[in-house]
Amino acid sequence: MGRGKIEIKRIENPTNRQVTYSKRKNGILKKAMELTVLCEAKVSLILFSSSGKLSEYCSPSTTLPEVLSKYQTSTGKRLWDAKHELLSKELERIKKENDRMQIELWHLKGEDVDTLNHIQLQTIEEALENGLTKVHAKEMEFFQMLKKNERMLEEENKRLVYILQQQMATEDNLREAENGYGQKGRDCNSYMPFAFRLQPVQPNLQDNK
Amino acid sequence: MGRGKIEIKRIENPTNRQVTYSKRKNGILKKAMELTVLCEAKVSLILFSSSGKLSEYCSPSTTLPEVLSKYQTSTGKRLWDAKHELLSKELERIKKENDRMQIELWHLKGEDVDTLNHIQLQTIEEALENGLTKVHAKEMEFFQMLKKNERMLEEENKRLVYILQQQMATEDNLREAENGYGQKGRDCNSYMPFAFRLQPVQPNLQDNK
DNA sequence: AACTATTCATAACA
DNA sequence: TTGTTATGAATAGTT
Repeated sequence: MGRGKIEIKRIENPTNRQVTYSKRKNGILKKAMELTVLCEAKVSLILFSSSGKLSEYCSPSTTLPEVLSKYQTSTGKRLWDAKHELLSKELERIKKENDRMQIELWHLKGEDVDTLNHIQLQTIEEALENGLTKVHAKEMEFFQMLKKNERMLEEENKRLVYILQQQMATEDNLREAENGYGQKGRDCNSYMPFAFRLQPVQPNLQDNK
Repeated sequence: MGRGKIEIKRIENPTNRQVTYSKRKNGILKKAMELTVLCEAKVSLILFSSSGKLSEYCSPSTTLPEVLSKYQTSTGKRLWDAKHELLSKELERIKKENDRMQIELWHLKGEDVDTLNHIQLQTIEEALENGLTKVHAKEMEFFQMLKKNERMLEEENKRLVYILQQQMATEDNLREAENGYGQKGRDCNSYMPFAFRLQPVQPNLQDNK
């Protein structure tokens, strides 16, 4: 179809080849479109020129992913499933792990225990008692820490009160020496609130809410 | 190109449409092949007839996955990554769920409790005690079932012993009547092992290992 | 599925 | 590239 018949083999002249590609590309794209319209076909056509330039046609009634999906189901061939399958397997594995843990959690919470036999029940009981022991130990630790903190605060208080008393005594002595008159025996309790305002230095107890 | 010009619009006559599809399908496949050979192009052509039948052509110098891969890099479009991404998201979600449960399990087992504050510890303690209560209740159920079973067996035993004694008495009486001589007062304990060999009918206790 | 009158696509050329 | 055109190919209607 042209000024002369041509053999279907690689066109050696690059310019000529490029021209022929351009023309025939338009031709095949048009044919694809016509087939789509005339026959209600779904067509996906992807072209790469020898220089790597992309051209494509896809029937407007569909999309490339849809065509590929149908292609896979029709042929049974795998297109992109290598990665996909890996992910699927991983998902499956983790779902099973999830179910296992969910059941274990239920059992530890005493739910859904009707399906268990007495040996399984005992295992769970042991786990619970073990957990309880450890939690109690931790709580005891907390308790002792609080006690220790309290003792430290009490001692700090005593020390502060002592320092205050010393300071007040010195002050009184000074005033007495200056003007021979002072408020001797002033109540040191007026200073106490300040002493109590000191915060316990234990951020862990408040912050980790 | 035919006996008359046709408008490029859907062919209403289904038979005609099918025939045209068949003819033009061959045409476009040939064109695809020629383009490949003449111009060193890479071509992927996928066709679905209106009845869903698949035809395809792919340049022998490449494969469909390769073409699709090049297509993706050329266009930046996602082909199968939509599904891929969905799977990834799902995987992510379930992994998080997994981690959450893993930590909860650890805590219930009294492991990794150092990071917890006293409020969290108390929550776990309550859960453990609650679980223990429920497990104990279930164990009590088991225990009572065993007791009940034991009682039933004992009663069955008594009944069997009674029946045995009755039978032996009858036998003795018969022999006495037959030959005026018999082993009166024979020890019925020689029959006991047989009575005890009866199995308790409680499959649940043994089977659910 | 084959035929064939036509239209269409395009190879060579500009 | 794009346009022109002579020619071979594709195919619509028909058998």
